[in-house]
Amino acid sequence: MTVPTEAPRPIDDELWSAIGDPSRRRVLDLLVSQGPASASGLAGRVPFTRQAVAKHLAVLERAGLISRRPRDREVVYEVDTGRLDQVTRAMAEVAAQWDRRLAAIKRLAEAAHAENKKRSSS
Amino acid sequence: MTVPTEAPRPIDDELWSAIGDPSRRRVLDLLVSQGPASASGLAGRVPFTRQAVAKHLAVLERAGLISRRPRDREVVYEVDTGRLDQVTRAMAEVAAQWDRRLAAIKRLAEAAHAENKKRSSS
DNA sequence: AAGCATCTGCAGCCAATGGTTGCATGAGGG
DNA sequence: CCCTCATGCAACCATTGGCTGCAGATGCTT
Repeated sequence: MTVPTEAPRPIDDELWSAIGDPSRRRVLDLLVSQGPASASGLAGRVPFTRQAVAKHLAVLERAGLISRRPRDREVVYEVDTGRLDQVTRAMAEVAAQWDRRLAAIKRLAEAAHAENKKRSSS
Repeated sequence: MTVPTEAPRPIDDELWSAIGDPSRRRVLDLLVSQGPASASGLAGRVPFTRQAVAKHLAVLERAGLISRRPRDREVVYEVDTGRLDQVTRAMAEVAAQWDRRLAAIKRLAEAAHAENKKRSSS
């Protein structure tokens, strides 16, 4: 058997820019909080046109964050929960990494500061 | 006295797009991991020109993520650790929120599934 | 069956922006 | 005094996020 949970690969650029755009994040938020919906349905809850929504949905789909499914004459989009979960983990990982590096730099800075004080008082 | 740590305000669009762009994130990563540097210094470690780097630095500065400081004849940029820390918290918060909503949806889906099985077997 | 309503998809246009090159300027080091 | 080198500004191009408009498909109503 393979690993039970996908390895938290480093989030790639496509993913980042997918969730980096404010409008796209808004659309994604709607899908996450309100469940599956069509492009037109989403367009009604968002301050821009259906076509813009459709483009965003295409980007989100290419990034693997959502999937499309024909239903009646509509096309219903739905969040890929596994993929989004993977993204949230990756985001947390990036945040943690920045945190560690910042902490390391802060320690260095404080050490240098202390050293300067010692030298100037000698 | 006010709250000791800044309230983790929802991350605004300027911040998101600042860290959403791959090149900008790369520049920011360099500043975080290698410490303060000038535009030219950064340009040497990145696959695009100094002018592009300068534009990214301007965006990062407008977003409050870095600050500029003249040093010799260079201009040195440095990460604002407090601000970046704030961003990492906000990112974690967004991730957690998605997580919660996904969990809620998953529970609903499983409940519906169980309900269907019960109905079809009755 | 005819027609209407509505949802999708495609094409073309505009503005913002991430990238480039080129040039002018200013500050230190021979 | 000149040369180097880092900065900043401007012009230009490609991509992309927004729009409008139109054509095609499909379901509902008369």
